[in-house]
Amino acid sequence: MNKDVPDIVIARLPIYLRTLNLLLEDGKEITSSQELGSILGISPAQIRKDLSHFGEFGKQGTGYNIKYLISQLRKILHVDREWDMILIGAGALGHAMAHYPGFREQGFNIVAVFDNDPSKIGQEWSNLVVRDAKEMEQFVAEKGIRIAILAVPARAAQAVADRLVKAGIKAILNYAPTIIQVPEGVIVEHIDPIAHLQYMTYYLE
Amino acid sequence: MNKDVPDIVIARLPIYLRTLNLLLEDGKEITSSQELGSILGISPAQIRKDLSHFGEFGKQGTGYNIKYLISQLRKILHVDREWDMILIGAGALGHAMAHYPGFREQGFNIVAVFDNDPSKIGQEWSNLVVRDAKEMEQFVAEKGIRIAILAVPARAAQAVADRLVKAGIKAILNYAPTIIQVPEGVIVEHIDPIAHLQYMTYYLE
DNA sequence: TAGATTGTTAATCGATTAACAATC
DNA sequence: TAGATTGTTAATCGATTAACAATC
Repeated sequence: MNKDVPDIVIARLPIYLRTLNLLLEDGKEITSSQELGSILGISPAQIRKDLSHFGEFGKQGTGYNIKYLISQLRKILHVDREWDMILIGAGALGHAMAHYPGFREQGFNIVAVFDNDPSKIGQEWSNLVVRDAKEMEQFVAEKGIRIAILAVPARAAQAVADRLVKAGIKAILNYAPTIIQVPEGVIVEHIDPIAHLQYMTYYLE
Repeated sequence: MNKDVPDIVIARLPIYLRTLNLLLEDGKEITSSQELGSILGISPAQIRKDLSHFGEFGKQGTGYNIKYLISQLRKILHVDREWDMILIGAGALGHAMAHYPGFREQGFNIVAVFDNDPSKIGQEWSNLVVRDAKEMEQFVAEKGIRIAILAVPARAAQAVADRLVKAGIKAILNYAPTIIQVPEGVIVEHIDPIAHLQYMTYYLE
């Protein structure tokens, strides 16, 4: 497959996709690398180069048909389908995520929530019930879930991640404020607001 | 100042800092670029190179004193002090962040929450009261706040950002699922879980 | 046709890594 | 001293950009 496309290019595709969706909502039908670039603060050449890794999506003299490019990017990113995810951790953050409509709107469905706190297990969250974390492995295996969102305390994160990987999870969106180690073939993306804040304070003052 | 240090180097410093804090909690006193690198999946040479932009923090033959390096990184990133922040948006996500102890633990204090929904204004959230968004500008100006967390719906984000910038905000942590434009001298960092998920699904299957 | 914009090549720029003298 | 690891230089690697033929 396209295993030779740099990670950094892949990381920009979702940004392009989001911007294209924005333009579409504004009623536009056609855009250009120039327009996309100026919205994103990226050079037009880079956008064309990035897209050229996957094919030819534009028309000389015209630009890109927004709907068509969206559909192609969705295919490339494998989001031309729905993905089921589980959420581990029924704290305040887990609660916010379970109720955030944005995941579902983008085809990412949280289909189960797990926690090990007896006072949380059994709680009903809109269309979900908080389940006992003991049932996690069986659920993942039975339903063939490959994506997990980790919203547990830092000290629990590695142990939970180990269990998830063993059960068959291949992608972890980690909200726990700690680094987790996973074997080859499993991807972790870390949501780290503190790191972003510290990056910004470097430039303040 | 160190305006010649690449952004990408600055972005790694918070990761180093987090890892060093982890090692310190484990009771370690000394580490090496080798050890840090293997934890983070980064080459030891890169870690030494990154640090060398700011000075000499290690000892040949020994490595780095963890406490000392932490204190130096905190100075470099300007987190050897506390920062007051405001939070805009009192929805589920805002609620979760206002109650997340991690910000305060790292010296980032949410000192006020704003919303424009009358049913939310006046709500008491632990030690905070949800305020009317109309008071936002005055609060920022009076208290000299420079950092804002944006947790409002996508359609409101740009307008709120414009108001924040006008009032004096210099750094925005944007949780709204949209791109916001700010003038030179203002920094935006975007928390974008959907982008992370789409990045990961590229590699799935 | 004239104007615009793509896709791509080659040049440039910048970041990462290898290697090693210095030295603890 | 012998072993280890830093800080730094130079080489390598890879990503970005400029430029332009192709063509809509």
